[in-house]
Amino acid sequence: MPPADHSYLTKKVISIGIVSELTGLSERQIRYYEERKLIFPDRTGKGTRKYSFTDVETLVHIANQMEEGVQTTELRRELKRQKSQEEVKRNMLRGQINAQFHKRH
Amino acid sequence: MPPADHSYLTKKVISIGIVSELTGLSERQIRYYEERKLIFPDRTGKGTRKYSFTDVETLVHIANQMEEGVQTTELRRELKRQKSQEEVKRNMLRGQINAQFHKRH
DNA sequence: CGTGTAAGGAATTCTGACACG
DNA sequence: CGTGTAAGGAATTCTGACACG
Repeated sequence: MPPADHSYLTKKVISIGIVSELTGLSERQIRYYEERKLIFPDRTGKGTRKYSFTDVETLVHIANQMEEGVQTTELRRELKRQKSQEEVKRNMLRGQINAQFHKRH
Repeated sequence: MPPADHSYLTKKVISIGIVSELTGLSERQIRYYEERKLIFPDRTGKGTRKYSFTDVETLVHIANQMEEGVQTTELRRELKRQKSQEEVKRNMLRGQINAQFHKRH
């Protein structure tokens, strides 16, 4: 089920130049973090990258970690851990909903 | 006192092409509504227009009104009425704050 | 009045590569 | 590994104007 995305936070509408201003990162850096799979912009029909405010926040976090000397590979692992954790939560929630359902039917 | 603007809703970061997609309006129309003082984008250093999500919502509202046959001059008046109303509210609030202050000092 | 369009120029973004370390 | 930069091209945006109605 893809996200419905009515949120101003996750809607991808910001071009890379603005993101650069917002984060203080160079466009080169922003593109590199995408290459390292830390950030996932959308693309317009002709290939221009578009970012959300959430992406901007993620980039600020990445920038802080990089200053701490953390490598992109480490950040990538961190991200994967987070994702699998979210999956665990979703599955637990689904289990509870199913239980409720069967109790009544 | 200028707005502090920590809001994702009012931060002007969206370029006109994206706004056009989001609203279904042509860039020509969007620029024209600015000329008629219905919308107030920021500009980047080199003059590119930047809009907020709130601007996008305003444009959708304008588009609906235009379909109803309302003229831009009428929408402009409506906007001015709203602004003066907000001013009234601000002044009332200030009055109450002042009253509270003098009661105690 | 509201909007389309062609015009010419300026600014933006993209990719792949070379460089340094 | 992470980032700067020059290169060439494509897409974006800007303004002022002419057109239609």
